[in-house]
This record gives sequence, structure tokens and C-alpha cells, in this order.
Amino acid sequence: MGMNNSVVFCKNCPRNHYGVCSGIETILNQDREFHPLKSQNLPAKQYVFYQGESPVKTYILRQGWILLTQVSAQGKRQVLRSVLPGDVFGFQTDLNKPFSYSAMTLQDSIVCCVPDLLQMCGRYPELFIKLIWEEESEKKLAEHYMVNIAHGSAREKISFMAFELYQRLKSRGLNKAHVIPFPFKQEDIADTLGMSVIHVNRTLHKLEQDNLLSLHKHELKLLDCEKLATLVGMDFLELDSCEISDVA
Amino acid sequence: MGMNNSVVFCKNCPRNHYGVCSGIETILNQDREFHPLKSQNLPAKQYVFYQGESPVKTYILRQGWILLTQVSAQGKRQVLRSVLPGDVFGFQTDLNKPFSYSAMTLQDSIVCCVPDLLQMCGRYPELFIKLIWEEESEKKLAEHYMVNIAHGSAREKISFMAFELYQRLKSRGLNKAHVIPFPFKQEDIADTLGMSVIHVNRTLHKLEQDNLLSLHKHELKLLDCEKLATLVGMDFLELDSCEISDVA
DNA sequence: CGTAAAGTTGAATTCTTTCAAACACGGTGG
DNA sequence: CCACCGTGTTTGAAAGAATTCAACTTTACG
Repeated sequence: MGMNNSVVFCKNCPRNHYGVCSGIETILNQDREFHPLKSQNLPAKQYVFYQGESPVKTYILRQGWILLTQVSAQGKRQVLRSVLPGDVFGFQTDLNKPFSYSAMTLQDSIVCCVPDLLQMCGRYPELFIKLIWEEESEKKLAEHYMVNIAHGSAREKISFMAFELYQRLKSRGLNKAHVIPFPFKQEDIADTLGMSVIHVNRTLHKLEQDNLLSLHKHELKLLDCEKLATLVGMDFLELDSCEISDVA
Repeated sequence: MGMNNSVVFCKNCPRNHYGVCSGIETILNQDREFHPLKSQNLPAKQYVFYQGESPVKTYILRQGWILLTQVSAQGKRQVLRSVLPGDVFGFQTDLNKPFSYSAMTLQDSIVCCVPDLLQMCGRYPELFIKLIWEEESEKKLAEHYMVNIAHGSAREKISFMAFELYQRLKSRGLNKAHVIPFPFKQEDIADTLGMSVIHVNRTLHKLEQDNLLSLHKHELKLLDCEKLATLVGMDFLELDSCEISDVA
């Protein structure tokens, strides 16, 4: 699956300061028992793992964009979440449970593989905290989407998704002004928000007419952040960074 | 807020075997540094904490039913999740962030207070695992709701909610045959699933006509589990118990 | 250059909400 | 014991939102 495979040096990684990433190399250096990290280069539209497979290791996205998707019993496809550079994915406490979702690259990506994250956490509680924080963030994100999908109109849903991704990329320095890369097809948006492709299309046009946002050539511009924030009710969406370490 | 306040002995608690609960007393006994747990008896319709407050401790529900709700910037109320006996709630890694949701009893309830869960976890990795597992479960639950709300019809949504709660109560031995307590108003259902109260009402009637489920006097009967499971696509909703401890 | 994939548009249908009003039930005070 | 009130539930009819189907246009890419 992976194309090439090389040992990772976190020092040179632009995500080294972020979340679970930060401090992993320190641990690896002082504790020879753990495997050094490997990285994989993956082209766009490639699966990292499939729904139904058993998890064997944890991944960290270093560069690119990954989509976690699930196919329901009714055969409908749901996008669970976008994995952005610095995010952990594929982690489960129970390795015997198969993945309930697939992971697919939307762009060319580089992925770090961590074979024994849980064991590392067991020995280094500060890493454990970071992992919990990561899970907590993901839970909150899912809840945000839940609220928005449940109670929002079509324009609100799409605005929310755009704003959310903008914020998350911005916190990683991956935006330019009010523009972000947006490697989704309209179908992906539809499968994220539970709308029909056609309605996504119409709503996108309305949003552009109203000068709220524009999406062309896989590039998303927030035309009016103020209005968007109001529309979406972004009081909640302050994203937090992981700065906790009071583990006694 | 709390009515009475007494020291808790986990040994006698029917939830002692479940999740984070299990093993807490052992730790408390062998490590005098941590405070013994206290419990609070709360009447129905009482708030444990409010959205916007700062978290000070973690709670475990011992008996009763608690609803986590959020009021959006647009003033709409969203039910995030039902807390059932044995579940942790009110936990956050970062104590400086205010709660983004309120916790309210739906029934008379008994709640255990854990003032220093994170510190306990720092010293006892096996507890840490249980906490992570808890977060993971909550994340998965939120994702399930997200998927169902996004892609499901009205009947599917309500069926899902019913089935999900039935399964979770059953795993704790809190069901009788195909019947569970269901202390929701139709408005609560509406605010969980993002539907109008009126549509909830109509859909409930249809579901009863079709002999799928019936809801009267705060008692929910699953009339046809087979059909319900199919309708909801419950292949995913096997709920897992927390049985992992390979922290090396 | 040609084909397949992605995006766009209109019209009809279905689902859901809104508004308005009636009903049922439990609890209170007379 | 009964009248009254409030909360929660139920029903109908009309308006609105989103989906479906079918066809057409554009774009990406070998």
C-alpha cells in the first residue's frame, strides 16, 4: 500500500509542536525500547486502511489531507471527519475491534506510523494526556457537526463546514488570509452533511451570490468572515490547543 | 445544589464493575493521597452544572438519568447525550475551559464526585486506559448520532435513538425484556434529533401503527427488534465493554 | 481529441415545518 | 369533590425546504 517507507525525524517536522506529535521524538530518543517512527508517502485517492480491517498501529498525518468515511448498512456513505496535518488517526484502545471507518487521502500525503502508542502512553503520562485531549477534541468536533446537521439549514450547514475547516487549518498555519485549500468534491460535502449533491450545488451558488464564501478549483474563500461567524454561531468553535500537563 | 452528601463505598455500588468505576475504590484504598468519593442525591429536573461554568470535578452517575444539553448561539436547544448509570460526565482535560453544555437530571439520581480523576490516572495507567476508552465510546456515540441525523428519515432517527438507548441500558442490566424507562418528553426527542415536536409526535404514532415500537407513560417498548435493527442498520452498534489493559 | 467524471439546471414530488387550535392529564385551591 | 390552570400531547391545513429524476454543460485527464 505505502509507496516508500522511511524513518522519521520529528525535529524537522513542521507539526512537531502540535498535540500528540510534540514530544514523541524526545521519548523515542531516551527510551530505546520503542520503535523509531516510519513514514509513508501516499498519493491522492489512496486508502490507508479500510472499514472492517483490524487496527495494527496508529497514524499521524504529517502532510496532506485525509478523509475518514463510513458506509452505513443502507449503503450510504458518510464522511466522519477530515484529518489535517498534525492529527492522529486510526487509534483505538481495543485492537480486536475492526475499524468502523476507512481512511482515504484526498491529496498526496505523508503519514507517520506509530506502532505502539498505547504502550508509550503507559510509560509517559504526559503523552497520555495529549492522547486524551486528542480524543476529546474529536468528540467535540463530532458533537459540533451533530448539532449543526441537526438544527441548521442548508446554508448554515455548509457555512459551518467551511468555517470549521478554515479555523482548524488556520490554527496550523495552513491558510493564506481567508483562503484555504479545499480538496472536496461536492459529493464529499454532501456526504459530510447529509444533503443531496444537487442541493449542495444550489446552496453553494446562493452563498456565493450573497458574498459569504466562494469555492472554485478546490480553493475556498471566506468572503465575509463576520457574517459567516454569526450565521454559524461560532461562539463555540474556539479550538483549543493542548497545553495541559498537571498530572501530579 | 446537592441535597445530601455522603461518602461512597464502591463495593456496594451496582456499577462497580463498569468502566471507569471499576477499580477506583481499590486505588482509593491503597493510596491515601486521594480524597474518598462523595455522592450526591439529586431530585429530577435539577442541574448538576451549567453551560458556561468552569469544571471543578468529574462526575459518575450511579443511579438515575442525566441529560447533557447545549444551547446554540441561535437559541436552539440540543441534547448531546444521555448519561446512564456507570457513565462518566463533566470530565475535561482543561479545567480552564468552561463547560460547553449543561447537565440536568431527568429522574431522581445519585451522582459520585471525583475531584482528582486526572491525577489518579497519572499514577494508575490502567485507569487512564479506562478513561480513554470512555472518551472513545462517547466519540463513537456522537458519530453514530451524526450519521443517523444526517442520513436518516424521521422514522429511522427515532428508531435509532430508541434502539441505541435500549442497547446501552441493556448492557447495564437496566432493561426488562424489550422495555426500558424512557423519561423523555417529545420535546427532548425533538431536541436530540433536530426535528420539530410535531413531527416527532406524528412519527411516533406511525411507528406504533407499524408495530415497531410504542412509547407511553415514559415507558418504551420495542415491539419488533428484528425489524428495528434492520431499519436502523445496527451492525455498527455493538457496544463494547472496557476490557483492555495491555499497557506494558 | 475523446471519454468519463464532476458540476449545473428545471420541474415534479416528497418530506418536514409552521401556525393555529383542540385535547388530555395532573395538580392546586376553593 | 370540582373548577381551573399549565404543561405536554394531538390534529389539520398550508407553506416551505430538500430530494428525486432527467437532461445538459463543463472540466479533468489519458
